[in-house]
Amino acid sequence: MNKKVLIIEDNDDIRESTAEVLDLAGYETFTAKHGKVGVDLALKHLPDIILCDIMMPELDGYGVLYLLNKNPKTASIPFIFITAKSERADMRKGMEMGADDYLTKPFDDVELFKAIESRFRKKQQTSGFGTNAGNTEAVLEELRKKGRSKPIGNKQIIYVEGDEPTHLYFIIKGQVKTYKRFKDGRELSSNLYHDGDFFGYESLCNGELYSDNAATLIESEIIQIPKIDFMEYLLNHQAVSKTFIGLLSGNIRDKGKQMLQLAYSSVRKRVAEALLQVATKFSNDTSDGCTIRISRDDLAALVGTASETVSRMLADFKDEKLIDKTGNAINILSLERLKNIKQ
Amino acid sequence: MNKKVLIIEDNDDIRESTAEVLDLAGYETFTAKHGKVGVDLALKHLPDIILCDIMMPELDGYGVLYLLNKNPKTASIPFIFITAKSERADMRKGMEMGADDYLTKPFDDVELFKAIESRFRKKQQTSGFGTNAGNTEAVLEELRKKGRSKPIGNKQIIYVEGDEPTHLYFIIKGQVKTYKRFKDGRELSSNLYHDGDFFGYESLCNGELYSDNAATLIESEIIQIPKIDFMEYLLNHQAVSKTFIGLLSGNIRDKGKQMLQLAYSSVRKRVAEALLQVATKFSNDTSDGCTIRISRDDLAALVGTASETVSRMLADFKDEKLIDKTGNAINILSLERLKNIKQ
DNA sequence: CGACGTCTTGAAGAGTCTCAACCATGGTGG
DNA sequence: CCACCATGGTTGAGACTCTTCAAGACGTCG
Repeated sequence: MNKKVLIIEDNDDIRESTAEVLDLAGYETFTAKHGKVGVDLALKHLPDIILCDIMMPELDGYGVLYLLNKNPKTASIPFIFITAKSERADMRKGMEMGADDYLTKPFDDVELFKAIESRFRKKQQTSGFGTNAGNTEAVLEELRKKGRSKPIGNKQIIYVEGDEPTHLYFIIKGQVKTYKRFKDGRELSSNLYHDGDFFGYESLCNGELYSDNAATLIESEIIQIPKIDFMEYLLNHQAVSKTFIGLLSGNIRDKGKQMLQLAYSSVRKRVAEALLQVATKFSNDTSDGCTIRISRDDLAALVGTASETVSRMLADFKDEKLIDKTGNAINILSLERLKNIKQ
Repeated sequence: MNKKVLIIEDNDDIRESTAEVLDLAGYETFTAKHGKVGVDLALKHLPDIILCDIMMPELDGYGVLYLLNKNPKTASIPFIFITAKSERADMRKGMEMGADDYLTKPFDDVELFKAIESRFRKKQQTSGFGTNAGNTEAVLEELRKKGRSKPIGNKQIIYVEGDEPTHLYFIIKGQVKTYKRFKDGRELSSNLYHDGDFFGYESLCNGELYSDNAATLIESEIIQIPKIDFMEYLLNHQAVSKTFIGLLSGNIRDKGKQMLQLAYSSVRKRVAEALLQVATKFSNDTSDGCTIRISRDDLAALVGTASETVSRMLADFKDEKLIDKTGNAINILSLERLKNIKQ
């Protein structure tokens, strides 16, 4: 898609020849004879850059810049003055009003191209589009630096339903579950988080009170990032909004899958699924078999059932040689076969 | 919090006096004697603005700008050249390299302040923070204009699981459900949408194939917005990312609530809840009672149960004078009492 | 060693699903 | 105009899963 350039200039010769040169260079040009038309065209076409003379009838360049800056739709369009006014004071006034460049006439074509392209580069890099390949991690790291690291003991509650969210959390090392509590006290875990995960962003994102609880499952080290810093980064850094939009939508996807299982899968299948989930998130060894340590209550909360039922299922699985039990540790003998449990 | 200004200038007098003036004005200043130190300080302190001389030993101003632009952390910091080089060619070179302003020495303090403040204003407005009060609706409207409106018949499928997402959808008028299909064919509705709702954004947001299906419940009019336009708006417009982050997190919240109910509430309670949901989303009359038309299958999908069970529950509700039935229309007699169903 | 918390096992019962038959409605074609 | 069928909705009975309550086993820690 060609970049759109709006040229606002009262001198017919300069306007037409500039437009012609830019057309040749592959830009799509719009031209305006004076400020009023220029502002209209800017609003209508939302060009990618605006070149504007200062001395014009009807509405001068300063006025154009002022009006465009006032409107949020046009405020971020790069704005270059092209003018015969080469006095220092004029240039300062233009820049102080928020122009991005100030090109004095007469200028040659190369100067013009370079000025335009330089502003495009600039815009692209501040909006972050395109150049954020390895950038994301750097920005997230920066965000994490805004917070303070804190060791948190086993089974400590980090936040509870109804609290006002004040922080975003990032797990350096450890395990955290988020869960909801049913009227009668039964719990349902919606998510497990571990090293390298952010959590607690959902309530921050929609500005309401927490709708779930979070607690550690083992001793952990967690960074608390103040809400204000998170919000600033979320809205002003592409990399951050992209990351969290990804996290949010991934979260929805997981919940959708879990809901379908809750509705129609047998407890047997759901227990198997929960074991797999815990194994992939919390296990250290990665061969086909692996060992996990989790209380029956936590497992039951994950499955959405009574802990007795979990016990029975684990006993069944043990009989079928899918798992082994030593103490409260569960040793999965074959992830593969566990995955293939039907019903 | 005071704004941080980094001054890179080899002339001791100018550097110190500039720093002094800015200190007085309430800025926090850092000074560097030449380019190398300047780049280090910039990376270390991430100042809010950088003032930089051009002619310096060790590393000149152009070099500083080049290095800072290469690093994503510093690329978006406003950069002003302050220099004795007043030649047109020098100024052009500076601006073409991506400087934000070019102040020639000698300059007076007012010029300096104005230059700095102008760049702060500029930064603030491009990052869009603050000025987006009534803006959101306008930007969303603009986004909707990118798509084409289409009438869609009753019970038409809009997308299915596994499809490649190509559009964002917006309902002008109508009713749409999204649902997942269990292995054996049973369905579970995750969401109901109606006039004024966007849907289908979740899969676009995380760039994977659809994980659910969408179908109309009545004849509807729906705008299809191409993915490419949505992505552009999502990443480049504050208002749009804010809106969809809100939608995504609201969605998570709803699903969390629904999951808890699926896990621990009785079918009776869930049917009541589903009726309420349908009533609030699709009903036209708004008194305490209202009428809804929905098939038993759709209701069953919403509850996550068999349609026979729904029938039985509705019969119970009718006996208890909570609802009335005429054909397949359900007439809710008291939303209030339906809400208060326990267990 | 006993006390406590956690886990396991047992038996009874409630709740929900499945299968099947039946009813109401509305549209279709002879 | 009416018999016919298709569809969606309702009702019944039995089966099955899972929960609940209760008691016992295990392991850990003072």
